[in-house]
Amino acid sequence: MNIYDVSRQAGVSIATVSRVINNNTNVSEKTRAKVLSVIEENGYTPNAFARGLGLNTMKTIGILCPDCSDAYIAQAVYHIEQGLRKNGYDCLLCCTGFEKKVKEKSMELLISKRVDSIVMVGSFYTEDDDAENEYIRLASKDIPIMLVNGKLAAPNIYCTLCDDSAGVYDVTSLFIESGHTRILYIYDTLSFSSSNKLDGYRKAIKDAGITEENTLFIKQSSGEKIDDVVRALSEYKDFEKKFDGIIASDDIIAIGALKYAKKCGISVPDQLFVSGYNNSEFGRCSEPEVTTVDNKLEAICHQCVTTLMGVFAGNSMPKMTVFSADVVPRATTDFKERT
Amino acid sequence: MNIYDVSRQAGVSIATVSRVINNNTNVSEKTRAKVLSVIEENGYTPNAFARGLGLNTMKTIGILCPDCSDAYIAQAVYHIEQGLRKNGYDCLLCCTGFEKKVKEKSMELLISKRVDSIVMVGSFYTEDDDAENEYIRLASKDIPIMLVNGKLAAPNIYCTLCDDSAGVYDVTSLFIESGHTRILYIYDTLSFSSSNKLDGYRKAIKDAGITEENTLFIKQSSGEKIDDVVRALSEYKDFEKKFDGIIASDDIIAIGALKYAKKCGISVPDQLFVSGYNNSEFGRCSEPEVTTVDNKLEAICHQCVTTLMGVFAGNSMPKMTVFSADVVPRATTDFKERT
DNA sequence: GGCTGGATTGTAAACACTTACAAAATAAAA
DNA sequence: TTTTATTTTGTAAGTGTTTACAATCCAGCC
Repeated sequence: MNIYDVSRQAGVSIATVSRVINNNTNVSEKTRAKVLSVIEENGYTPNAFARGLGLNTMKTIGILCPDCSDAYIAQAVYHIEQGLRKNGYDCLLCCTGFEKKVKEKSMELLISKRVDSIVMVGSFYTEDDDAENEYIRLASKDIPIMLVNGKLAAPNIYCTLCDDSAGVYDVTSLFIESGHTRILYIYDTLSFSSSNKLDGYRKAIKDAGITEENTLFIKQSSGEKIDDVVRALSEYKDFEKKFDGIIASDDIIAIGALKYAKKCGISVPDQLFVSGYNNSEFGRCSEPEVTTVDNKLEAICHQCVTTLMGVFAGNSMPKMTVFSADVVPRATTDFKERT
Repeated sequence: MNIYDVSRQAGVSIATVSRVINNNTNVSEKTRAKVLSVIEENGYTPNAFARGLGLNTMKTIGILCPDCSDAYIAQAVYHIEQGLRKNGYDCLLCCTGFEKKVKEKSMELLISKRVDSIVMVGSFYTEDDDAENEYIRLASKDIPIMLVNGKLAAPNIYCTLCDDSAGVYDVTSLFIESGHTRILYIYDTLSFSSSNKLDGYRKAIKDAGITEENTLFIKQSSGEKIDDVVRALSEYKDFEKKFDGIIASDDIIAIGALKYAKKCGISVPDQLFVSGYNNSEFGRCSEPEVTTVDNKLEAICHQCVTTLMGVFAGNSMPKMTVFSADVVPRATTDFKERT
């Protein structure tokens, strides 16, 4: 059943049917009713491909992310999907992992499917290496590219993010102000804006006049991140003498640190402060519950959608919108009140 | 740039260009190379809409789920997306919540976008009410419908699921065999196959000759599920006298129960056994770690994709594939060895 | 009734592909 | 060399919309 069948049955031309479908006003009430009833009776649905051909858009946005099973990314995807749907757009989801080739291929694929924009969730590109990002710039020639929690300056790229550097800086400073100065920063690849966070930690350490920085990179090996963290930490000799604080780049890593502390009989927060990042549900599962940083994910996603809709409407939109992160103190730390 | 431009530049007909694009074998190597180089030079991408029109497919599958930010659903979506992508299909993601109208609308929308199939993740339809499911049956007239963890018998509907009823039955039986007989079953709407699980609990209780069943339904109010559970439990007077076991329909609920026990000074597992469901990362965050049930999510998703590809290939495929659940004993229970 | 202008409707040309079928070129066989 | 078979290429007809432009209708006015 196509538009011709409908037009025949309704005794009108296909143009009229098209107008009815698209809620065009220039149709008499009588005709509209007649056409609508024929459509209803036959359960006719306009062919989206043909429509896409004619309009050169199918109102679809591509979402590119490394791994939508990651709790934090899943949240982001959800908020973006909901926001876009409210505006009449659908989402083509693409999980790419971290391999550059896959990322590039997926990007091409989305563009060949003629999405109206691509939202990249998570700054899963090498932020410093401009050559590495060439494929994103290339894509932005065709359509606007939205970066959720990513930063990249280019003509048709819009960034919405949280100042994670300041977030980590703040929580690190709170550690230091409370007298904890032997702080280990633990991070991995998947965590958002890894390098920004690391910078925040380093800056806080430096500003406090501490000379030694301690960082630990977790590479995923077992598929069980918590175990990976415990394993990595157990390679330190005299851990409790060496450190009195752990700052993790996400909540799960903090949980791993907590497990390790428990195993060693190190008391948290008495002997060791621990903090996570993301304000995720994971941080609420442990005992004590994990001090974390709220990075305004929902607000970011909301803003990202708003910006995109503005771009579509032809408005001039901000190239970069930055939210600030809030420390959420919980039981794995015992911060001194600031004076 | 379209296929005509390419054909002109390459000095061949559009049919030949089309053949090259589609890897059709009936093209001489010389011609193929020529066309390919023109395509490469100009960065030509075939228009997916026109292609869709001609082929009546765009190799896109709709994924319908209540909420992809839910950790468990996110995992399912991930595995399905990866599986489909391997087979050359893309995913249109639709989070509908639980409102029937939204579900129906989303279904229509996906069908109007001419997806080749719809994968429904989570049995988020009223399993018992056939009228309620009419819209799924209707959709299955157009395209095959895949149910991940859902059961619905109809001509073009394929189900892949885990026997969650048996899973809950097994864990409940283990509680009983270990001498815990005053068991509270806690569940909510979002948990998969709620009613099946409930049946499993009831059957185990009954089979053990216990007359009293205790169930607690958590309705989401605060957005913080853990708090909701703690709140709901705190309404019991003399909780520790009343119950010596809690079986939760997912791991997060079990975490909530654990929090409540801690608050009341009830020792787990000495005074109270607790178990969750899903074998999710949440269960590993708490101390003690939560006994759970592995419901083979990855295997289910993998099988679902395999079945769908079989259907597309025109093979005769099983209408229902059932996996069995495994109890994963951890520190919130101390099961007696079975003899 | 004839005329005018606005509302309504129809015609036909895009849009960019795929593919059946016809035609041409080439290779193999006689 | 001619004939036949096979490979390669081209033509043209679909695929189902949208929309600019043309045509028609009709109420209101003279």
